[in-house]
Amino acid sequence: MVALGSLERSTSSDIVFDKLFGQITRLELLPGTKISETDVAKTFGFSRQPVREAFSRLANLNLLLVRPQRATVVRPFSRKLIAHARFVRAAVELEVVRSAALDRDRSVDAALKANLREQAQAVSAEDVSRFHELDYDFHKLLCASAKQEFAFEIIAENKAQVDRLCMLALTSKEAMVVLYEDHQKLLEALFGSDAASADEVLRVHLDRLTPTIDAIYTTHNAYFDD
Amino acid sequence: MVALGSLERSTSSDIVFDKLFGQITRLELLPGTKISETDVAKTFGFSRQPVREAFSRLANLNLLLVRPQRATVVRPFSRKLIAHARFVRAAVELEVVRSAALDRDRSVDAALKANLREQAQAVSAEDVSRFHELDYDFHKLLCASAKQEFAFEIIAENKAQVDRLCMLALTSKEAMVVLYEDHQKLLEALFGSDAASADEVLRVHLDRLTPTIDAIYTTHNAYFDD
DNA sequence: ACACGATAACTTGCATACTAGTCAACATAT
DNA sequence: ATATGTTGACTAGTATGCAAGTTATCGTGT
Repeated sequence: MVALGSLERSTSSDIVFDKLFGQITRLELLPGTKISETDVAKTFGFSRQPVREAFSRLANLNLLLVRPQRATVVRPFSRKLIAHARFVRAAVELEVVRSAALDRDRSVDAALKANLREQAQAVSAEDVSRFHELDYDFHKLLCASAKQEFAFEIIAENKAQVDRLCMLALTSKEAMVVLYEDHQKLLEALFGSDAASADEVLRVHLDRLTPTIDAIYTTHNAYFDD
Repeated sequence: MVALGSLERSTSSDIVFDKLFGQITRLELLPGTKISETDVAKTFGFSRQPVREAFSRLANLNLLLVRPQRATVVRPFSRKLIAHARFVRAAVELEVVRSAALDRDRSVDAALKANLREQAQAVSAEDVSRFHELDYDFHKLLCASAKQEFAFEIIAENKAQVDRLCMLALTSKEAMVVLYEDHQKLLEALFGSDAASADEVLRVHLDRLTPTIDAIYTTHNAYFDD
């Protein structure tokens, strides 16, 4: 699960972007942390210009907040922005699964099934990080199945906003089981060409984050804007 | 219908962005047109840096294509990119209208009705540009009705890609009538809290562009990449 | 006349320097 | 001691110059 795009040609700006993107989404850089173009440029050994461009891109993803003549900070969580990101992510992925249910690329079926089996193993082994990896791939495979691979870029962009928040939540085995079962039901609906059912299952699946987010809002209120 | 965002604080970069965005989407700059940072900087009287930033933002919207060490061109149309943009736009707006059908902000009802009435007048008067304005506002009001104003930003981003292409198509009175009737049906579904019907009407509505786009692909093939 | 090679004129990416604006600390006055 | 004004250390936005690479033009040789 590497940064968005994983560009082929690597400019200085790309290097800075990838590094910071990772640090922010993995929460190694906490929300509210001040971060200056000059400092980052020094640590990378680049000039300010490529760093600036990377900042600009990260700001577009709502991961940085550039305040002219003041400072740039790792963007604090915002319930509003999180809601927006979840809305878009859900909208796109719902259309993906509906589309896949109606006309999917069957050559992806095997990969989906294999992924699901591995999920079961990860759940048994209580291997949370492996489960997260598989979850990431699973949703990516859904896009492939719908023949809309590009859609995962949109999903990933919006996931990033939520993922870094969920780094603060522990994933219990029970939670993993629930998510796994959702995935299972989703595949059943997909393979059964049942768009309505796939829609409903995915809605429930994506809504499961709500209580987690609410909980983090109270336990880590200092990281929030609103 | 001003450029995306209509930022409050106007930097040099913003000025360049807004200007170029308008020229590209209005097709005053044709797909494939070469455009260099230096030239643009000269005409605006700015340095290359703010222009460069504007280019970067336009490239993110797939309106420019920056080819390092070669040149930057107004991005040619691409059926693939157009399909992607339409997919995302449809996904988001479908979720918007479903959401509005289930729980809308009734204080927007009046504006929607008023807009629809004005559309009828524009159709009668065969005032195409006025109709396009109203159409833009109508879809924006839909987002407001769903209490998801932000969603229109996503829609507008993806519309831009398609809109500039549709500048090449004439809108006949008959076509306007059809679009108007779609809008009418959509509002009926919305006010009747009929999400399924709203979904279906919007799907048909957004699909009406397909033959237009196909036609332009043949008549203006030189502007296309693929 | 035509093919081919060198060169000059472009392009964007990066580095450095300067400007305008904000904020915090400190000194001064009450 | 507290309030206030000034100064200095920061910030991002902008300007300019250089480096690396591509393209097109022009000249040369056949």
